[in-house]
Amino acid sequence: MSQTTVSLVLSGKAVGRISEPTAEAVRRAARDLGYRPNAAARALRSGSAAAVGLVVRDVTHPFFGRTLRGAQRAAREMGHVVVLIDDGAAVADGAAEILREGTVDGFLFFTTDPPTSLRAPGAPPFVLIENEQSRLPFVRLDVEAGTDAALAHLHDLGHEQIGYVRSAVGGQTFDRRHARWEAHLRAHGQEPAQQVTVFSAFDADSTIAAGRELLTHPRRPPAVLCDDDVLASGLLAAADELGVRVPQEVAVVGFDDLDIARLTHPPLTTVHFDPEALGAAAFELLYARLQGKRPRNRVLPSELVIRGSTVAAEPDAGGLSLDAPGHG
Amino acid sequence: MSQTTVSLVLSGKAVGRISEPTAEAVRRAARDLGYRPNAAARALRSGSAAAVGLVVRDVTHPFFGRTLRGAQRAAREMGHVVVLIDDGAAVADGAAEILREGTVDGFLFFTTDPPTSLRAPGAPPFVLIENEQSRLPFVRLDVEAGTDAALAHLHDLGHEQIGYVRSAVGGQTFDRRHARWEAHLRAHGQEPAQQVTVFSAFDADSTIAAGRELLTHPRRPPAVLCDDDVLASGLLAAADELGVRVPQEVAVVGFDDLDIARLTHPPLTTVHFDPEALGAAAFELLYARLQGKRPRNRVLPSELVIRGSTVAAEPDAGGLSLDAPGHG
DNA sequence: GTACCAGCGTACTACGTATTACTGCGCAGG
DNA sequence: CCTGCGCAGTAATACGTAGTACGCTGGTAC
Repeated sequence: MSQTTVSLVLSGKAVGRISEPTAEAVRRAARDLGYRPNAAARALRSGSAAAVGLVVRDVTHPFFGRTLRGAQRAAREMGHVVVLIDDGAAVADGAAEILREGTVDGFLFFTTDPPTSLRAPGAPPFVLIENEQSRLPFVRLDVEAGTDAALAHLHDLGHEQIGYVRSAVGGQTFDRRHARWEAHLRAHGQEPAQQVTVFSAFDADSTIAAGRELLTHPRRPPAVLCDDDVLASGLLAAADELGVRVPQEVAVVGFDDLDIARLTHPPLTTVHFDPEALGAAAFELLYARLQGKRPRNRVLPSELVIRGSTVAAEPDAGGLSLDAPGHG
Repeated sequence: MSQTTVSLVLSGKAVGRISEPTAEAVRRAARDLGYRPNAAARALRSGSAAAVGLVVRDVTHPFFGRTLRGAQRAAREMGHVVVLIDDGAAVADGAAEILREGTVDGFLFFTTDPPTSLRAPGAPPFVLIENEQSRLPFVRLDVEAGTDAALAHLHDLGHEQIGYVRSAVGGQTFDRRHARWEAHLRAHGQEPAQQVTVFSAFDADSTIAAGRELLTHPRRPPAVLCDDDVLASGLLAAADELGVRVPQEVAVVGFDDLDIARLTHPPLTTVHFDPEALGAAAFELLYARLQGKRPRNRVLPSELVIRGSTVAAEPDAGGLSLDAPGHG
């Protein structure tokens, strides 16, 4: 039983080359001995590491974490492994180096700025997450539809002025959301520049400070769009502290439908996305490209979930039965 | 300039073997050409993949995410890479296989049950996080001191009965915490079995349901210890829904000092830990073991942070200035 | 009876690195 | 003038796999 025979059998290329009894013997021996082909040797010989890098701005944020999980599970199914790279500054260099070393076969970029070096000809395969670029492969959420649904909901409630807690961190997600907000206001005869807008990072201090700033503004709006649920939570915490009643005095909408959206006071109306699916789709796209295919980009759907931060609970409802899927 | 010469120079083993002019020429050429040694070949030859696996129960939980980040940064400093494995069921098999394939050199286990197969003789190097086992290397938090500080705080406030929202997921962290809670009660003439205790998973539905259960209990306790901030948030959300005032009617303490602890209503008194340091320490321990050393296990400190969920804010304080480091 | 072919395996090589053993050379000591 | 030794560098090898090309055997066609 030569080494070649073993390789052929175990890689499933034995058809018509190796007789079934021999193949079976090989398989049994491999099982009994607990044999696993060596990853390094395989990578060296085949030129593929069976690994992809995921570059993410901040693993700490639940949305990123869930995306990571989705990507990791999809990768595992295809026998691939996910290498995490979480580091604001050094991302560009780090990623490029790791790739040149052949540690990974390609990248998933969930950051605002993928290294421009990767756009050079002969660049390695990669997929952008929530970052649509002309002629580059990407996977993204249908932020536009989700934002429109949220704005329509606020409009239905009679709110004309709509304030905005924006992410201080840049990103296409936020830009696209902002564009829909502007469009909505203009379509209803409002001037976007007239609306109260504040910026915030994602840590607790920043979100609360931004919330205070917005709520104490002389032209405090009756409704506020927040770039995500974390920012919305900060706004709610600030409202609580300042004694501003939600939703009676201010209606609040977040995005992402994180767990935290159910835990706030009141529970948060938000736009639901599926980060696990986003991560999985991103891996699948990259995997297809590694196979030399040209898969189509993907846009994943959204759904508005209405809770207590926009619609007051019945005074004596005594329950938390506000959850209802909206139109999405 | 032979291949050997290049290898010697770039790996820093050129002293006394290669003349300085030659070495310098090699270094410059490497830089100009952007040469990076191939990871697979290096791994194959040296037997080390310069990669470690991190097995984590749930990347979605912020504490895990931050630990992951800490480990990843420490690994990067030593030129290592972190492979993420997040998968409840398949962890044991998956991890063992990946290791036998040589994809990683060792593991960091942040789970309740590391595969028992790894305890066999000839087992690969690994480090347990928050899971102390006799004769196995580990890194953990000083949960005991943190819990004692929290309990002392509640005692100082005059609370004798102390309810408990426990994690439905097992884990040594929670067991050790529970033991201190029992000890504290007994030391003050209370019977642990008499206390109201509920269990909860970490998703929003579970935490809120558990909170409701505890708060509607006929012998509702005046103070509650929660196994972490996420569970405490659910309790606060339930209190809010049921109109139970915190801290006047129920005082609440959480653990971990996650961002969410600043965002709840009221802000959460909690025990602060440093998950990034935990992750970094875990990697450092593993790295030392990979070098053949026998590093000492590490126990990282805790600190009680007192906020509004145990001590009411001044009625007209008008600010959020309650934060204060406690003893711990 | 020879030529050919299919069926089944196996020797050999390359992948890029780290390491070991070796070579060539100049110089000092005897 | 020969021996020996230290310096500078190189040839050769092994790591474990995937793939290619080859070899052997037995049967069939002419």
